[in-house]
Amino acid sequence: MVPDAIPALKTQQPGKDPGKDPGKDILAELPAYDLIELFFFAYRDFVSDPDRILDEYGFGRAHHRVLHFVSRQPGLTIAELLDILRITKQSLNRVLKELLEKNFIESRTGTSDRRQRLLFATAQGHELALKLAKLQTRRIMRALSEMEPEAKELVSGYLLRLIDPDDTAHVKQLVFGPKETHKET
Amino acid sequence: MVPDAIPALKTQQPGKDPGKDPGKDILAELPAYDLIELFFFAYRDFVSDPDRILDEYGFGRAHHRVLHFVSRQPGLTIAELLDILRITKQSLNRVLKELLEKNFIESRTGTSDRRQRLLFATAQGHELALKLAKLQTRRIMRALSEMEPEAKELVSGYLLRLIDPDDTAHVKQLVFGPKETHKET
DNA sequence: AATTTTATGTCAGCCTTGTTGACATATCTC
DNA sequence: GAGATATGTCAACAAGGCTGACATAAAATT
Repeated sequence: MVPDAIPALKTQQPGKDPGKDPGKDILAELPAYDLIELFFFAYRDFVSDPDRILDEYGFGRAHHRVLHFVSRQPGLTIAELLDILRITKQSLNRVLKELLEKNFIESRTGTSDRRQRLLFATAQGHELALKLAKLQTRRIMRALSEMEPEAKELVSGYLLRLIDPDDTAHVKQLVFGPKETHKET
Repeated sequence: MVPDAIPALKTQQPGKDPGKDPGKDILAELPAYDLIELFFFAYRDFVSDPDRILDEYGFGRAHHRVLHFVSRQPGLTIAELLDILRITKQSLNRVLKELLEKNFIESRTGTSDRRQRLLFATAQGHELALKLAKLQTRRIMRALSEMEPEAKELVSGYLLRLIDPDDTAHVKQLVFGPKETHKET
């Protein structure tokens, strides 16, 4: 039913490429359709899990992201959160305000710098964050359980390398903790 | 600066869990924070690449997804596209209409079933789709190049297993082609 | 042949979550 | 004290989801 075409090739080298250099160069340029599409489908399903639960609380995905990182990093500041999420403070403020009002997050004035707001998840906030994390963990574990033990290290190494090089150090610190240097396989 | 807390544990077993069963059960329930967060960061950067180019054409990510799958699967029907993207026909129609008007996609009446619309990328459409796919491929290849040769197979196996089990067969067919059965590592 | 189902299109309105720009306040730094 | 910084807030807008209702052509069923 669905034609099994490879339009990329048809469009790319439809007569002859004036650049020449066949072989490995062409391979390097051949789109990795499989990984591109699998990434799309996997992410689609991965983020869909929490949606139903979030709905019950009147929250959306934006709330989830904020709650997750605050729960994981108690004392996170607004600036750090903005840097992680890469959204504007106005966007953040909208969802953050709701999380504060509904008592899932609380904000305390910074001690060393009283301009800062330090964000903490409340008991209720931690509970919801954990519930959602567990849901996603179940999916991850299902996938990993069918694979070699080294799979986890390999996958996390891959995902880390997919990130913008300027950001890997920052992400590494956020994900694995500030202390460890962490070496990859 | 950032506390290295593990709120999950604090919140989960803060006194004693009446459920009991310590040991491996707790391990199974421990959230895979690293993979959850790396997935978020990696996807964030992965989809950001095409954004600048899409901007030049007045398109967004929604257009990208539609164009990508139509380009990959010439003759795709509306129904199949809706099933892939998991959005409503109204949402699809909005972006599809623009892709048709700007001549990146064309629609032909189905031959066997004249109710259907078969979608095809135009030359211009293929060109843009390929440009975007190459951009994402570059990122993927950069990551893979630093890893073992088996990494690609392992990663695609992982992503495939992350997908809803009911969908894996369908996705496999879409991604790897209808003929092959494809066995994983 | 008449009826029902299916594939698609379209109008109208709403929600979430992103954006920009402007401006206010408290606090820190120099 | 002046300027920079961290945050908050108002207003308006855009993209891209959603629901519900209704229309049409073609296929399928009875």
